[in-house]
Amino acid sequence: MSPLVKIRAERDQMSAIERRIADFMLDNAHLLRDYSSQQLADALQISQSSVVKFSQKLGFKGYPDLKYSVGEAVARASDGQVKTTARSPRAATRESLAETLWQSKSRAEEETRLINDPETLGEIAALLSRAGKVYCIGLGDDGSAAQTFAQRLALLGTFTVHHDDPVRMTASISSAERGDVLMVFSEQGQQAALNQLSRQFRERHGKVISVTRHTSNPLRAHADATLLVSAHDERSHIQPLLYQSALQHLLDQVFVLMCDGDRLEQLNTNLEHIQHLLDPKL
Amino acid sequence: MSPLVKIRAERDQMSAIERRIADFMLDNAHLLRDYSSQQLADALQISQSSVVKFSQKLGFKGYPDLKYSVGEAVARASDGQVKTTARSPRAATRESLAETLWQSKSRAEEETRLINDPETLGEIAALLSRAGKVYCIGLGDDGSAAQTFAQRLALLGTFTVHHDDPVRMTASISSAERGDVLMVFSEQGQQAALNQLSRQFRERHGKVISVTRHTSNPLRAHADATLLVSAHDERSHIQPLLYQSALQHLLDQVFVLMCDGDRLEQLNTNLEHIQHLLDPKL
DNA sequence: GTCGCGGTCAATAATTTATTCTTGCTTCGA
DNA sequence: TCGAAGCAAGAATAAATTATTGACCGCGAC
Repeated sequence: MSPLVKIRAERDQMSAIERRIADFMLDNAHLLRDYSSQQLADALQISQSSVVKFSQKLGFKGYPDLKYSVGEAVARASDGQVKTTARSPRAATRESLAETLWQSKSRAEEETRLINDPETLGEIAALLSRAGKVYCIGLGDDGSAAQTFAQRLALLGTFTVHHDDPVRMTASISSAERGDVLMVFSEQGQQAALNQLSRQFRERHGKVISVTRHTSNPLRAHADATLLVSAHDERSHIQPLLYQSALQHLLDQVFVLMCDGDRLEQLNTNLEHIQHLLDPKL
Repeated sequence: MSPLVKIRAERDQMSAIERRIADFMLDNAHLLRDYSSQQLADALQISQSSVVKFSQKLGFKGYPDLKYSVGEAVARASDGQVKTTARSPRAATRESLAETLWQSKSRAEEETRLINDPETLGEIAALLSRAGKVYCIGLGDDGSAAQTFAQRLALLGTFTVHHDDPVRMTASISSAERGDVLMVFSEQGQQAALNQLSRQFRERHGKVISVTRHTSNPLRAHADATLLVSAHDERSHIQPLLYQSALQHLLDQVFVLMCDGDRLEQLNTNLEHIQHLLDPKL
């Protein structure tokens, strides 16, 4: 039970001095942190032993124990306040750049999470898991995400090819066969070259996974499975950051879904090998 | 600020004994109430003074002060838990993956934010802003982050060179001069090749910015400015995701700090040009 | 090597807390 | 009215906890 409630409850049947202590604690609960039993006694012009006895009477092991409890209670009580204050409009002014940026990102990530059915994510993870070869392509910023994801897949033991360049990818794709998967990263999904690539890939009986914005676009329309990203900000320099974060979070989810028994083991083996490569002793 | 977050953030650059204390507190935060500094020391088979020094190093007045803070944090945290758990007990199971992953990332990002002084970020942004040429290098996963960041800088009108390869970078660096900046991305900061590169760069009177984990490492030690990342998870397949997110968030902060008047205009011009390139009509 | 530095610990000083003991006051009943 | 019992409070003191000091060790730089 909260010590403050307890103090209030017992206040009535306390002696005069005890009541002084009780009142002080109720009034200054948030300041108690900086009071030792002696300082508190001095402040109230009473003896230190009275403070200790007061604590013990209330059922605490001693003064520090009571103090600790009050600290908890104050924290719990002010917790709600902090949250509501943070939401209030004027708080935005004080909040740092990092904080608002972070919130924008979080919003984008949450939106993205909402528009991708968890089951679809599971299916895509399964599709990738049993794929023969996986091809990843993306241009510009999409390319970085594609590359990183390709690398992750490779660590899991999936044979993966990554390209930034549709021309080179065309060549790679010529060896595609049934059971292979092409992941196409394209924010707008409007890239003619990528769409053509997808068509070719499907002709070779491969499955195409599109990763685009949550708009209707040709790439998405013709894909066998789709991952969708939502990220908005009126400031042109912020929006790409949000897109990247949301995309990354989405891909991370798929990646984690793929990390089961065997593949996880493979991953760890690979990480060990990499560790060796990077070892400063070399 | 929550002492637990702080402990987590600093954990990297702690000594072995300090880390034992940190881990114990993180694992048993809710039991700390019943531990005096001596008991805690006994439990960990270390000296009591180490516990006190640990508390003071973290910025608390002493052990009781730290303990009090942890009490508050635990109270706040368990209060929140009660609320969320009460709201949707079964939803936690369904969405757990995405949700917990997201929480882990958030924690890493917060830790990272804590260990980078905002002023330092501002200085780094200024340094990059007035740099003549900026060179970015990183290997493996660090490479992707380096590449993305380089691309962002280029959009802001800063002349930027990016490489994945120390050999190629060596060649590029030969044209470096006073006022140029080298950003070295290296999670562990132990890459001999990158350290050598930094040395060469400094010899040519350029400034070196390191981007590493919050450990003490040779790269960081010799840099003119440092960006630090904190990200931890015992699961080997999760940790890289956290590292990437935290790193990304940190870089995004620097990027946003750089987006002022002229540069922002340049960015928008560039984005328009890119839009043209990507236009489906072409 | 050895110099300095950072980290740890044992010893100890300082502070804080808990207990004891005394005093003074009140109450109650002879 | 006078103890005797009961209780609250404070002073003194004991106990505990915490903070500091100084010595020692291991390690990296020079």
